[in-house]
Amino acid sequence: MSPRAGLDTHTLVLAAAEIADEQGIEEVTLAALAARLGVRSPSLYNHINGLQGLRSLLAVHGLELLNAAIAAASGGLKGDAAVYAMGQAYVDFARKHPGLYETTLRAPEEGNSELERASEQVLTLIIGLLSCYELDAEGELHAVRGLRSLLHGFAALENKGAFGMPLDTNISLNWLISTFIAGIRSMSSSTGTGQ
Amino acid sequence: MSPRAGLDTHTLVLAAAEIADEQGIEEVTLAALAARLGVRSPSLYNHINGLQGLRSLLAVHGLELLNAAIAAASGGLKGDAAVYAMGQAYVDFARKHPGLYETTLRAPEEGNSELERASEQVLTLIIGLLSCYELDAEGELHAVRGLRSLLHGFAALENKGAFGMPLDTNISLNWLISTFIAGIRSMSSSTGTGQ
DNA sequence: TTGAAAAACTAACTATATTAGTTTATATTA
DNA sequence: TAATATAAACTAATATAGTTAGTTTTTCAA
Repeated sequence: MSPRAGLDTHTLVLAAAEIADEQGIEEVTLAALAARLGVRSPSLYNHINGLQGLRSLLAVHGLELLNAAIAAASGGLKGDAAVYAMGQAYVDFARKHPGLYETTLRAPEEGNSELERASEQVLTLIIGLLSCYELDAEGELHAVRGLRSLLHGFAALENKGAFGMPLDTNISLNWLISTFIAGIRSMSSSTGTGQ
Repeated sequence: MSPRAGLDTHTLVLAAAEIADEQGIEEVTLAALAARLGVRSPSLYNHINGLQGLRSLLAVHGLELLNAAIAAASGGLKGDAAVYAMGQAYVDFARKHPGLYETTLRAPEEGNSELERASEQVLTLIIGLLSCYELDAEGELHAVRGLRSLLHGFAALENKGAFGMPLDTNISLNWLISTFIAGIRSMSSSTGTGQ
């Protein structure tokens, strides 16, 4: 009946991520997680710090997977091609992991160093991709905020089903990224070296 | 003790919106709402269809306020100026009503005609603002999706505190909108008539 | 004035998170 | 190997939320 289920924190996080992606973030409860793992819910407290703790771990896990996905997609590429690949990978990640992606932006970041580190990892990667457009420091900050906004907004709206069906959303995403890049080029006096 | 509290659906929605904005969307519970209104929670069922029903009503109410805000801000303006004003008003609304704004994208839209109508209202307004750029039908759809993505992403990230402090976010928002407009101009072969 | 409808209530049930305290399996150490 | 300590599971119990059923009470209309 209870000969040690052999759980650990990582197993819990993986199982919770599955629930989040399969059934939605609302269904990630300790009761559901315990049931899936064949254990009583108080037992989970041996590995996580309650539901809030689990959510924090989910956010970090999601950010790490997201970072890995966009790093793999854009690695080796430069200029516009790298930005397109990153953007596509970002949105694809949100499509494949709708629940996990959502957790990424749900947790408050008060003094959670793991979460901050994982967040910064993604941020740093995006900054790197924008360096080829030779923006000044301020322009670079605007551009990072802008690119993140655009990708997150697109991913979130698509996941909520806020876009109708008719037209392929991949085309819309590429259109949006091109428009953004074209905007950067036409706004900055710099000639840019992208591509 | 209980001589008719004189509640109605609208009162409930307003009170729930206040909780959402003051304490966050997680704190919008029937228990908290009932306590604020000086009533027992089962009494709320005389006016709303449970928590899910309340959330739907909140979403509609949020969309209507949002629509009113962006309509007021962009009314009478044309071209780029109208787009800037609408974008600013959109993000300002999310700043003033963080909880209520969040509810607008939380409810599932399955056959809720009120919600669909309110959503469409916002959509129609945005489409109208983009007409001056003389895009073809497909381009217009991409542009609407793009502008919504960018505004929602910006509002959501800012509300989550995902942007650091250093640089004023209003400047970033204007930068993003200009970049988007410049991108549309430079991408389309059309000359555009915006401003 | 009487009766119907609506709005509040109490009571009860389910589900969840969480804490406290207990048992038991595993690992460490004498 | 045997004893013991640690960690992982458990049961039991509490608090809070949502919800339903059924009851009382107010209000409005006939």
